[in-house]
Amino acid sequence: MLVDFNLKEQFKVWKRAGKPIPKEYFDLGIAFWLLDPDAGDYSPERVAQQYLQTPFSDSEKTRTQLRAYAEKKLKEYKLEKIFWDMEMPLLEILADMELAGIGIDRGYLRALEKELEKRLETLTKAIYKHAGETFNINSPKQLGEILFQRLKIDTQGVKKTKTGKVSTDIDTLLLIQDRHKIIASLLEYRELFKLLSTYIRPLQELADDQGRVHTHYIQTGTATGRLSSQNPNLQNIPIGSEWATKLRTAFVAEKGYRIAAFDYSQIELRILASLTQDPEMMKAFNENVDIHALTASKVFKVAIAKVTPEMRRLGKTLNFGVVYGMGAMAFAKSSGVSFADARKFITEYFNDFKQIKIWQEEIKAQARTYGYVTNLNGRRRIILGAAGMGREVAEGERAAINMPIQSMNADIMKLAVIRIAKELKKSGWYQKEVRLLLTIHDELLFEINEHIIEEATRIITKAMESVYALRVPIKVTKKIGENWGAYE
DNA sequence: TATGAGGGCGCC
DNA sequence: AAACGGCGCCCTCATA
Repeated sequence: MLVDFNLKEQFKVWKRAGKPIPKEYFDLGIAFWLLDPDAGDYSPERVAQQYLQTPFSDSEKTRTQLRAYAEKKLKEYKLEKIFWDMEMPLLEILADMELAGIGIDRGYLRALEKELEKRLETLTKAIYKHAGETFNINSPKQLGEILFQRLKIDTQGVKKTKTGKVSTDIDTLLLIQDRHKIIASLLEYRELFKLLSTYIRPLQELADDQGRVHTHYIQTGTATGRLSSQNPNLQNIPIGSEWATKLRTAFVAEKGYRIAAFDYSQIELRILASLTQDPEMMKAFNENVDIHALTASKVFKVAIAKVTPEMRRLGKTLNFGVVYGMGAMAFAKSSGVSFADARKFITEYFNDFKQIKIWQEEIKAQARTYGYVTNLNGRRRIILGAAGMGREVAEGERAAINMPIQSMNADIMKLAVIRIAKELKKSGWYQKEVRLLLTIHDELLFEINEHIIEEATRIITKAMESVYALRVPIKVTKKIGENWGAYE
């Protein structure tokens, strides 16, 4: 059997050369990642040093030793199924996705770049004028001096960075927005500069000569089982703002194809409902009730029909906050209510969804007792600090609460990808008429030949919704368009 | 010239 | 004072 590190890169080379991929293979980095997904570094050097207590030598013998050790541990930790049925099949699919890449319209991006540069120049001049001098707007240090010393903007309520300087982050700028005219220009400058430097310019650089960009998925990149994406990271492309939509418009389907996005709807909350078996939350999903409105109606004690958009917004923040183990401070900050009110809402929330609180306590106890937590499929994460005291305990507890949810999400997505690839291979469409391009945690992005789009859509939706049985239904929404920015 | 910390910010 | 889980990447600036 083929045993090595970085098989995905190897497979890409072979696939490009038309060489077949072996039936069975064992990726060492992924195996050691499953054993301790927090370690961060799964290089042959680190792994050999830690597990064999010897520097890595690229030999059959070393690889066999590492495999023997990893297999023993995978078995001991009951991670074999995840390794063989999820991670190994996924590896080859990721290679296919990376090879496919996603098309970008380089001419359009270039035009967008020019437009942004022009606007940024105007903003820069306006900022200098307000400041009365030129300075490096991108330097938080210099910007802080301009705002709070030279312009003497009131620092009432402005937070400090960890090195004790006044912050100039977006929250601060919004807070002091009414205190000086310069702030409006700064806010716009920040958004545009980010877009230009992080996305618009690098994407053009990274496109191949066909105008396609090929991200690299890191299968060992997270502690929860998610994938990460780099060079470029296509999992954090802006969404929502006007400029973000313009940027997404640059991601285009090939002629005769469409971009199709499939989204798991509120998957993490469905997982939460399923794991906790909270009767109220399960009922909501089983009856297709708007979950954020339901939460609002409970904590505000009004009928669902009487829930205002503002109340629903708070309900949504609460629901997501629970998934992350949020405290009153964070809730107050992100929702805008007072600290006292935040505490009341959270108390009320756990009163309404009693099982959620119980479940959270169970998970925390697990982390304390064993030093790790697992999800339903056996994926594990070591939680340090949960047995100690102080800030680190709280951090460990939050990570512990989030892990079973986020990792289950990751598992469902991985299983869906594997199922979809299998289904598509039956018709011969796999990575031809139907190309899986991106996975973005709860979303899959495809490029699909318009002639078969309806049939393909049915196959994909069905696979995603049925690949894993939760105690509540899993729902998928789809969006189709000729690019990633505008849907039909 | 390279590196890494710090500040900041994009996404789910 | 006070960060809510998981990521990757940009620029600045001090240091090597």
